[in-house]
Amino acid sequence: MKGVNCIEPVIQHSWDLNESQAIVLQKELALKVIKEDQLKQVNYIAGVDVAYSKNSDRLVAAVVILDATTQKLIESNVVEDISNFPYIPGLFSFRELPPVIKAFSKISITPDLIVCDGQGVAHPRRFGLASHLGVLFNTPTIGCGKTKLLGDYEDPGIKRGDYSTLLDSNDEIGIVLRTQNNVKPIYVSIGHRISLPTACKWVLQLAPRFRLPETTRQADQLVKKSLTLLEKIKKDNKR
DNA sequence: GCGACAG
DNA sequence: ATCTTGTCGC
Repeated sequence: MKGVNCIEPVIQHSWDLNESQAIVLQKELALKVIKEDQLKQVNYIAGVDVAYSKNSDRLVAAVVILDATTQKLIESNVVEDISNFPYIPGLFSFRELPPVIKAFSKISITPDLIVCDGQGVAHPRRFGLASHLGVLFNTPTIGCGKTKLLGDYEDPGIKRGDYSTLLDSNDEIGIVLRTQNNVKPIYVSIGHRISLPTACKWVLQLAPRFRLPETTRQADQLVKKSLTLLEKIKKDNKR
């Protein structure tokens, strides 16, 4: 869908790939990742989430746009789709990004920052979902994982704001960040066009009361609601 | 060979 | 991710 302010990929590539082709593409696109701050003034922040139907291969993707200051929901879009790629650790973006890009196509506000549910450069080829989305949209992104994919770390302190570094051999690939006192930390990494300290600053700011940033929380609520509705409609159609 | 493995 | 079971808190 073409619109005045639609956010659309600046890079196009096929999604109909096998496992080894996808890995080749990741290595190629990983060269484009920028690990420095290139943010304009951050007025709008996007959050993204995907949920799956239990039986079939159906999925629902949601994009939310929050006001960066008030953290209130400004705009959202939900799309239903079919998953064409299996879940393979390290190739997560090939499963989830096609519906996410579809969901973005009907969003009128161009976000200044996107917070992703998944890793950025904390990835075997330094190209997790957040980096992939960032490079395709040429937009600053933050990778925000609930569990780690790769790396070693010491447990951070138990207070909100405590952190430790996530290391892959000698590479600092991310930060293990405690967003709430005594709550399991989250794994923050550079997606694209942002530095690690700035990424952490935003994640902490976006998670004032909960473990995860407001962006992911709100997107999560939306997809679950839509999925429930979808299953109900499917059930009603059977009668 | 064995364990680890974003969602 | 989703499912399942149990527990706590509003």
